[in-house]
Amino acid sequence: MGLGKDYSGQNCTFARTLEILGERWTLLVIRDAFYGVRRFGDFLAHLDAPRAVLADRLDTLVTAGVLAKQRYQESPPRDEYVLTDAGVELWPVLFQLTAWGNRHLDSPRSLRVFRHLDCGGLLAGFVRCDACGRTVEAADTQVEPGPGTTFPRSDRVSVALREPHRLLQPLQLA
Amino acid sequence: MGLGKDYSGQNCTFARTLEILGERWTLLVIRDAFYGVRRFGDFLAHLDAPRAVLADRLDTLVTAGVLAKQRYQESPPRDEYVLTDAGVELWPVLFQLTAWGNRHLDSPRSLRVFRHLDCGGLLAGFVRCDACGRTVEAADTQVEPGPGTTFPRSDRVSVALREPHRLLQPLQLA
DNA sequence: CCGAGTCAGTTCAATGAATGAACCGTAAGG
DNA sequence: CCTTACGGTTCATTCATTGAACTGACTCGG
Repeated sequence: MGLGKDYSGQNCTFARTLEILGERWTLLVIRDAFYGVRRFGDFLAHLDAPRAVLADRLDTLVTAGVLAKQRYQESPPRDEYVLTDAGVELWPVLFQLTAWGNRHLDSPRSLRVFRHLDCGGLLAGFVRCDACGRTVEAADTQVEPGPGTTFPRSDRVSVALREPHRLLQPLQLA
Repeated sequence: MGLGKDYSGQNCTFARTLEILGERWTLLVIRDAFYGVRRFGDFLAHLDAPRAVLADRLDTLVTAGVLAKQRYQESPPRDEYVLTDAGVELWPVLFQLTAWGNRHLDSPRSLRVFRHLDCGGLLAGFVRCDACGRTVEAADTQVEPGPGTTFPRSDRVSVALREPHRLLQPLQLA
């Protein structure tokens, strides 16, 4: 995806996040990293991605601070790829994607289940309100520009989104 | 991405989810749908994606059951694209991606904040244990094959993952 | 010392997808 | 009749992905 060719004009955080995570194979690499895969050859064996693409994606993720290289032997020098703290914080993203797939794909032949180690219970994903503690659905959510946001785009949609807006409601376009 | 060329061999649910959602532009389209964008021309104006790609992605999402076409005028016939129930359930995925980007990208110039309409509080994402109710980190999570899973792959990583495994711990490879 | 094997890549020709500009069809408005 | 709006399709060019072959540093066994 965005190698050399970014989501230009989309300076928003979401688009820039996808420039890092949204390329082909990237999220599969990260999933494998959560599963404990660390070495080039093991990613390769499990993903069947072309070696060149895998090398490129690992590099991109290291540069982005999602993975870190750790030397595991000196001669010949060999590194393994481990999730950084920022990488580990991608866990909710991966979990939600998996959970959605488990619910909505027809005939999931091979699905993974996630369990709480302490108590053995199954996991569930949530968006919660920090203030009142309740679970919040998309329909009860408002988007608004964060502090210090600049507005470089001037198409009708971008202009409409300068005002706070309730999710899923049709935009009022000029 | 996976048009005609799937993540072959990866029959797992996660890979199949990414075949639907992981193509270039797709998650940006879905984000815009949450923001209330519904018409071809508005997606186009906001995303600056090539018309052909946008048309293809909208079609793919309709086929996958994430979006539905709704007729909004009869002559000439015009449809708008609205999230289905399955599409709305992608909200946690989108929220987590945005939240991660807000936290981890340097100098987010243009960020979006999400607020609970009922109480005005800011939102936070979680993975929670359904049994004990506590928030669960990746390190306290175990992956295991779901019921009825078949094991078509026989590389060392796939074999190791037939047993329950704690996330982030290195795999014991044969 | 030699040859085979391991690991982590790089290189390269062929294929397939993305891009952007131009075009098309239906219809409303003037 | 002419122009505009909308939602596409078509097509040549550019770019990314693919898979196979190759490299280079090293280890091990004989």
